[in-house]
Amino acid sequence: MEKTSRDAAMTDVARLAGVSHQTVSRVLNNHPNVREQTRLRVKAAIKELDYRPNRAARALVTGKTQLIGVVAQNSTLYGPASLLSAFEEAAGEAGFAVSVGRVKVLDRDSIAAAVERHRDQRVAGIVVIAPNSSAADALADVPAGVPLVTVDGDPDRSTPLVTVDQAKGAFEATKHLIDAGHETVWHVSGPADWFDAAGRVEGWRAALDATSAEVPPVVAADWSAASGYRAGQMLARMPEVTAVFCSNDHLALGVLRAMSERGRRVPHDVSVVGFDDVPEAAYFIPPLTTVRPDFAAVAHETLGLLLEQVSDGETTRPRRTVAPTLVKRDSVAPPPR
Amino acid sequence: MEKTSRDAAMTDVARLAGVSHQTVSRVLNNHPNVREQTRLRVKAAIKELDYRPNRAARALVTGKTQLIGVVAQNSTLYGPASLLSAFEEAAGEAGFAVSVGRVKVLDRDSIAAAVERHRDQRVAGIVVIAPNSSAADALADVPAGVPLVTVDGDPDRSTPLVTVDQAKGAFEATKHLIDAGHETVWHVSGPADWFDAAGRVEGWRAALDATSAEVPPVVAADWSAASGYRAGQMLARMPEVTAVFCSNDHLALGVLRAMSERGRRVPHDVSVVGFDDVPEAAYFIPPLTTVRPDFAAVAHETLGLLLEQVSDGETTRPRRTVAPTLVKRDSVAPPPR
DNA sequence: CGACCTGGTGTTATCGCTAACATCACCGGC
DNA sequence: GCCGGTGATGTTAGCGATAACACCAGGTCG
Repeated sequence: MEKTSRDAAMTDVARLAGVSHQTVSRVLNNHPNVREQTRLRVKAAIKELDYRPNRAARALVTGKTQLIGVVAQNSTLYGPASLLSAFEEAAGEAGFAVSVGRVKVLDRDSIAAAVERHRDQRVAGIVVIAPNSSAADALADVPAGVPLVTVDGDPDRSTPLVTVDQAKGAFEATKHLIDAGHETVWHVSGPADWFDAAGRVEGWRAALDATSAEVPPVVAADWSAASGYRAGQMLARMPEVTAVFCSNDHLALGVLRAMSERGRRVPHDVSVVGFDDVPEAAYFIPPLTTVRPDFAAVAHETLGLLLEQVSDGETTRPRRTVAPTLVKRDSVAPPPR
Repeated sequence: MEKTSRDAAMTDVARLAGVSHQTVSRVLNNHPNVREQTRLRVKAAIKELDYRPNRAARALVTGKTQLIGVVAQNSTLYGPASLLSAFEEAAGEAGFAVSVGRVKVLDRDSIAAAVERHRDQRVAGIVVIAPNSSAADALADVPAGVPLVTVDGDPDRSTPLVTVDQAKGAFEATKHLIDAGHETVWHVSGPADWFDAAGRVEGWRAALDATSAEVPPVVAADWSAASGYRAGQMLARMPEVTAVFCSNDHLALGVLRAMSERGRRVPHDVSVVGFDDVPEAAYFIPPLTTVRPDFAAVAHETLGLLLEQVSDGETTRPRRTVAPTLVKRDSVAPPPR
C-alpha cells in the first residue's frame, strides 16, 4: 500500500527541471531574467508535479497575505447581503481571498473583536460594512496601520468610505412623485441610526424643499415589512396622504398591504415608491417603482480604494459615492382629483 | 521621526519574559509542563508587547491552517444566503476563519476553479453549497484528501452531505392543505435540476399518495416571483384549483399577485403555502403560511461533519438532514363550497 | 546510594519560500 | 586584449513558528 507523500515543494520542481529552487521562484513571480527555454522546462515540471506554492511560506517571508477581511452583520437584509456578495466576487477576480467575519450585532465590542480576528490573520486590508452609528463608532478603536475601507458608513467621518448616493436616489424618487402631480410626499424612514436611512431622509427633504412643498413629519420604522405595515396602517387613515416614499422595498411591501386592507388602491388612490429594487419588487401588488443601487459598482470602488491603500499607503480620494437609478413600474400615478 | 518597528515575534516575548521562545510556544499552546509562575510571566509579556502569533509561520511548520473554504453561488436567494451567513457565524465561534469563493454560475468549471483556489490556500476543509446537479457533478473532479462537505447537494451521491429535509417539509405543507379540506393540491416547482426543488416535489407527491388524492401535473418554474406570477396566471384560470403549494415564498408571492389580479381571493377561493419563511412572508397579502428551514442547525451540522473529517479523516454518519417547521398564517382556509 | 523517572526548560533543526548577494559566461568598447 | 556591464543562474540567510531532543534538578525505588 502506497503512502501518499507530502505535497511537492519548490525544491522538488527544481530537481525535476534541473535548476535551482530560486529559478523556480523567479518563474513563478514572472521575473524577467529567465531564459525562455528554462521557463518552459520549469513550467512543465510544475504541471507534472501538480505543484502549488505554499502561501504560508510566502506570507512568512514577505510579511504579506493575499487575504482581505470583511466584517459584516449576520443578517440577510438585501442591501448588505448583495454588497457582500458583489465584493467577494470582485475580490476573487482580483486574486484576493476574502475572509468574512460575521457579527451578530453591530456594536462596538463585536466589531472590535472581528477586526482583531482579522488582524490576527494578518489580512492585507479590512472592509467594514458599517451602516449604522454604533458600527461607525467602533472604528475609532481600530489602530491605524491596517488599510481599512468603510462601506455604507458615516459620511461625517474622515476614514476612506464608499457608499451609495442615498440622497440622490431619494431626491429622484421624491421628485418623481411630485412631478406626477402630488402636492407633497410622505416618508417612511429606516432606523434613525442607519446612515442609509439618514441619507434618504435628507434627499427626500431636499426634493420637497426644492419645490416648496410642505414637509410632513417623518414616519419612523425599522427596515422590516412589519414596521412598514404599522406605518401604513396610520398613513391609510389620513385622506390627504397620496404619495409615500419608503426607505426600502420591504417597508413599501408593508405599506402596500396596509393600504390594500383599508381599501386604498395603489396607485389610483395612493402612490408608493421603495428603495433597493429587491428581485421580487416587480411582483408586488402592484409592481413597485423603486430606486436601484449599483452594488457591483460599490464593490469595485471599495476594492480599488483598499488596494490603493495597500500599495501606496495613502489615497488621494478617500470618499466615493455611486449613483443609483430610478426604476419606474406601476405603483405611481397622479393623485386622485 | 520614529519608524514603526515590525510586529513583535515570539523571540521578543521570550526575551522580555526571560525564557526561551519555546517556552512561549508552550504557553500559547497550553502545554502542561510549564510552571504556573513562568506561564504568568510569559502572558504578561505577551500582553505588554501586544504580541499575536504569526499564523503563516505556524501553518508552515504544522502544515495546517485554521481556514475553511466555502464555495457558494453569487446570488442573493434567501436560502443559500441565510445558510452562508449562519455557517460563517458558526465557524467563527469555533475559531475558524471562513474564506468565501463566490461563483457566478454553478457549473463544473467554475466550481472546480473555486475549489482549486481554496486548495491553493491550503484550507483545512471545504464546504460546497451545491444545490443543483451541475454543481454536484463538479464535485466528482475534486481530488480526495481534502475534507469536503456538501450542503443542499445530491442525496444520491455518497459524499458527506447536510441538507434540510425538503420532502418532510413539503409533505407537511401539502398535508396541511389536504387536512383543511382540499381535494388535491397543485404544486409550483423550482427548477428541476435543483435538489431542493426535487425533494419538495417528492414530499408533495407522497402526501397526495398517502390520501389517494389525484396528482395534478407539476407546474414548472424557476425560483423567481416572475415565474411564480406566470404559473399563477394559469392556475387562476382553472376553477378546480383551490390549493397551491409553492416551492418557495417568492413563487408564492407571484402566485398571490396573479390570483389577486384575476379576482380570486386568497385564502377564501384559493389557499397558498410557500417554503423558506422569508422575513417579509408575514406581510404578504395575505400573510403567508410557509415552511421554515432551520439554517443555523444546518450550519452547525455542516461544521461538525467537516471538523470530524479534519480530525479523524473519516466520519461515521456522513449524511444528516434537518427537519423544517410549518408556520401557519392566513393563506390557508377550507375550499369554497 | 546509584539508577531511573519526570517535570520544567533550553537548543537545534526544519517547514517552503523570497531577498540579497555571489558567480560565471559573454558582450562591446577603447 | 583587458575591463566593466549585463543576463542567467546558483548559494546562502533568514522569515517565525513547532517538533524533537538534550539537559538538569529533584524525588522514588530497589
